[in-house]
Amino acid sequence: MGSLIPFLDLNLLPDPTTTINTATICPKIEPKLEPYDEPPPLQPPQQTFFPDPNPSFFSNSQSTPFPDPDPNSPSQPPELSSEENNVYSEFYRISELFRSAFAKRMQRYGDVDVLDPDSRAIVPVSEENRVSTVVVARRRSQRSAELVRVTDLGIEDQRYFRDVVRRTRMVYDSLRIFSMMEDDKRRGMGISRRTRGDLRAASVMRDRGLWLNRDKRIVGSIPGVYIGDLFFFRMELCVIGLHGQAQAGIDYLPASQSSNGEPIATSIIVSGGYEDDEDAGDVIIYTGHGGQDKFNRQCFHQKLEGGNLALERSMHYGIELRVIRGIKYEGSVSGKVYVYDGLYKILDSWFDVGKSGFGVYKYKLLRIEGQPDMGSSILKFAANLRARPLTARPMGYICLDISMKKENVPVFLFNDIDSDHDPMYYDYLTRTVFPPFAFHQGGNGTGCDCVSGCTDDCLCAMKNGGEFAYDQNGILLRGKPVIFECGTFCRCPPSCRNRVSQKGVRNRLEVFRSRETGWGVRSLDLIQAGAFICEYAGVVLTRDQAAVFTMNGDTLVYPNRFTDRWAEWGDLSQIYSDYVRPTYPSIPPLDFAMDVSRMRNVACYISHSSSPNVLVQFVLYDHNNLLFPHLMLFAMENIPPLRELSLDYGVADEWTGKLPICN
DNA sequence: GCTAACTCATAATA
DNA sequence: CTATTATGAGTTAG
Repeated sequence: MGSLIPFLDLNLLPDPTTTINTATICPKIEPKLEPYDEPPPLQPPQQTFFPDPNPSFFSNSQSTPFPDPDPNSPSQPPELSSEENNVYSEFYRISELFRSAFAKRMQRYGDVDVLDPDSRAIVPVSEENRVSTVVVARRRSQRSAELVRVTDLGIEDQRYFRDVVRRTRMVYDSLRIFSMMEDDKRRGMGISRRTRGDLRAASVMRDRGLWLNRDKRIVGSIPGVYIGDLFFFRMELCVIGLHGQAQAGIDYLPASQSSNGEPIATSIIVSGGYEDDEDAGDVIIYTGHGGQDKFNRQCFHQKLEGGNLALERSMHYGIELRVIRGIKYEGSVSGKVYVYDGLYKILDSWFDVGKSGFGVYKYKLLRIEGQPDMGSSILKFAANLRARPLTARPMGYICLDISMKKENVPVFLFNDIDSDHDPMYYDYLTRTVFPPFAFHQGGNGTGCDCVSGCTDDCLCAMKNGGEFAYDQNGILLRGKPVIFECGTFCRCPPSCRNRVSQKGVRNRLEVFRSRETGWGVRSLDLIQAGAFICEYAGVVLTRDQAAVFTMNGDTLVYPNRFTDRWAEWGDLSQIYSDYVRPTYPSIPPLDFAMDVSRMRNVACYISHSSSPNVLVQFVLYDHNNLLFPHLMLFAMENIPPLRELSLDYGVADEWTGKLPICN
């Protein structure tokens, strides 16, 4: 069971500038009995911002706008330009600001009866607490001022939160895509501009209280969000609670809501919008916000307020910060991808003159050690790997295409653990082999006549219940019991949007040796949520044939054992109370097995997980026999390059190898 | 490359 | 003290 550590009071946090003992942290004060004349035990930080020239705060570079006083003529203040004068007066203003914040803190101090040192202890999360952390019932509720840190999540908790996050993101994506498709439909009827699906989806979800992590402000990592997770829209970060600011790069608990009157930063986005940022991965020189005009030019001095002050305070207290990077990415819907890169600490901050000659606040951030590799560096590494696999990883590649050019893209085989080459010794099968009689049953020959491309009311749309299963980009909109793609019996061109899975693998996949799972599969490309990955291919056996094979100890896969994860995809029951999961086109229980003992494809090496990132969707295209659908695999979330793919094979939690395969 | 249209959270004001 | 308004922080899609 995980824990929420309340940041009950920032006053309880170690102050790096004072000696810490319980007495100073938690003085017992009875304000009504004793006049409050003694100086409060907490001192203002030695490291004040200004105007004291503190070397750690003011850059020691020569570019500081504050020329050192000339030692030879100490009585002569240096000549200041009007610009420098402005900076000075700004500093005095901020100085006042901090002084008043500090005074407020001292005032509050008098109100505190007894600060219980035990209140810093780990508080177990009750079921009630856990739900309230994630699911916010109140509509349009404001963000909470309660600062907490979530620690010690057990496996069960992690899985729970992961599922909540994935479900939320799935709803977000569904709403976004449906919203855009609605606009496209209306576009023919005079509406020219599309409303922004990313904003619409967020707004609908906010109205229904589906935004996560609003009733607590989480410092540190967000439950259910892993390092390396990818997002295509800024609003999605808000919906998850990873970063609560629609536009600003610094998210923070404002001073007005903080327990000690000082603001605390919780997350930042490094998206390259500031010319003075220097991003070296583990170390970032981050520029505060402000000072820019509409065209992103620095044109006046930044102020030490809002997020900038919060970063400084976070540094002072040594509080960690979530870092999200916004990276240009071809092939993303928005041309950009946001990567969660983990937690950083702020080591230093100073005022500097930026490239355009205006004052900027700078913060030196260092990534906390012991975290998984950064998502952004994995993205870079994967790009190298795609371009020159043997240069990027000289050791470990056994085969550069186990499909022997049968797939559209090569399927790599990688093993840097032992000498096992097993996957090379199977014939590669790109598609499932059905028995000939499967093609002669089940209403063959029904296809559409859409020579110039399928329309929303064509026969094949009707076969799917009046709608196509994919959007224009080939993204699965909603899981169904079975999908009829256009196929052999249709007159539509190969470019028809209802032909997605039959076109085969588009991502460069890699079978790799893993200590945990034996063999596993990962992609060198980012796989967008809802995208087709590959077929689960094998040689189909009827029940009788399978019985014989089982006796021979051969390896069989039973398609009916896969969990109905398709039903989760596009499930909008949280939005519409009358939502029902699709039951059409219906499909009878599957009564066949697949032999993968001699011929198989890459899917066979995908590992099991009860919290998977890949789902099975049944699809028909080369025959209409409902008894023998193809098993097509689609991404259930944005899968970062090099992250292992996993399927819910539908057997109990414990790890027993490739689960649906029985010997 | 440019521009319209939009967002949230917080501070300030009524 | 609460409700409203103002401000400022960038992204997305055409």
